[in-house]
Amino acid sequence: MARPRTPPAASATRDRLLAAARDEFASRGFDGAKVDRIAARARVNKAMLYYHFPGKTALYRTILLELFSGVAAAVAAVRQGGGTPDAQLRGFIEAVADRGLAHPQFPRMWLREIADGGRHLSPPIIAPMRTVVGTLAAILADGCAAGVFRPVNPFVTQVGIVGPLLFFMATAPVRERFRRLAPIAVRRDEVVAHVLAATLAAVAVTPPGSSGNASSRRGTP
Amino acid sequence: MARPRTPPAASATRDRLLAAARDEFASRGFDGAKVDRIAARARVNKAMLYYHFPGKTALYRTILLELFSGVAAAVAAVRQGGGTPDAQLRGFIEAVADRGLAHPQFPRMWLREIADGGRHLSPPIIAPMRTVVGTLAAILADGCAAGVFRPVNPFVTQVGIVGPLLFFMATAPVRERFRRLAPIAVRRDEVVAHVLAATLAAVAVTPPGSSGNASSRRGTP
DNA sequence: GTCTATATTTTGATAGAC
DNA sequence: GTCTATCAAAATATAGAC
Repeated sequence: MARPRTPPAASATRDRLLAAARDEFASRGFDGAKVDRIAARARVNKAMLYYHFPGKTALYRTILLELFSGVAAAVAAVRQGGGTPDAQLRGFIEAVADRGLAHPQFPRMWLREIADGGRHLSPPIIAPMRTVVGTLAAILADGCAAGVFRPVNPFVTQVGIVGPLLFFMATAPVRERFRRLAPIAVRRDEVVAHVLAATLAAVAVTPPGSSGNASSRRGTP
Repeated sequence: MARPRTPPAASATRDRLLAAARDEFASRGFDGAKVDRIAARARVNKAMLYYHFPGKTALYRTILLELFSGVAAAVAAVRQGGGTPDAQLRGFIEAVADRGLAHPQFPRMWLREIADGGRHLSPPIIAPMRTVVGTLAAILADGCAAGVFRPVNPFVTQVGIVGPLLFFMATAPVRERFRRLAPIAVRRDEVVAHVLAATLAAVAVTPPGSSGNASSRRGTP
């Protein structure tokens, strides 16, 4: 057989390019990222980037796909693992948090995609994103059927979970930068616990106002 | 007196430039935004942009400042208005939500600044940002002193409030775009109620696990 | 205050030698 | 597979007429 004209799907150079691109895209965004800088970070020639990838957009999409596929797989594993609805909810939250901490570029890229209105999204990337919401919806439905959760809007719940987690993880660099102005140390467990407690309370069958705070249901409707 | 060589602080042209820049920066980000496009959106000549503003960066900072000053003023007014800690917490949440809904560019710009690690921030912009966290911290301290809130990390609480709100408001364009894939309608009040309930539960003196969900405290520590 | 025309730099992408 | 050299387009900014 003749030598393939297409670049190999796996190689050390390609891996370094991907790693460099992850950093560059996460910290600068799609437009702010420069191919020259990506190549420089990867310590490869710029022409090599175009040998391994069709272009800047394709490189970006490759990274987005691997990122979202990772979370989708993680939360799907949680659901597959079974357990009570409460436990699965905790597992969902921890899965998102741990993926973000293991890949620090991920939260920033997710935030950017939101702000960009999904301009760089492609069908293969949208699929795992739907898996994430779908998995959470399934967990919530389970809890609802079991009588421990009340019927809630899955998207609102997802916003309540993913929003704080992304915000927390993405601000890690900012917090580090302005440490003198706001010397507040925040631990991962603290945030996860807060999100879990907040979500469980908002989802519980018991009305949120009846747990000790008598003045919760008042004011502007 | 001689005619001033500096451009006027207020003019219709300048206002149109600011409005156009808000849209462009919010939907494209700093690097993605193009001065030509801003000028075109404002229906003014590009040279006028450089007459009214020193450059792209100064224009961006002007908008960031007005944006964050707005939220800072809104939440400060809530605190100044007084009321029970619960009511002030609700007021804080509603203030952030309403600022974001009144100025749809704001949530996306905030998300971008987070992802950018505050690269475009300047001291005058950081001040109102600190006011926001400071106000929330004061509200929480009040509640703590009154015995209705337990001691919590103000930053974690802020993350739990602002995270979902920004996520929800910033995804409005995305939800519109992919309406067919995820036909989930979400109302502002629903999200505010969720965030309020979740926050109150996480902050209440009563432990979050004792409100009907017996299995909240279990699993990986 | 407003516009045209243009200078200058940056950047995504490629041709072609090795 | 890797590199040098380079193109063509785009983008920030300004000069100078009106």
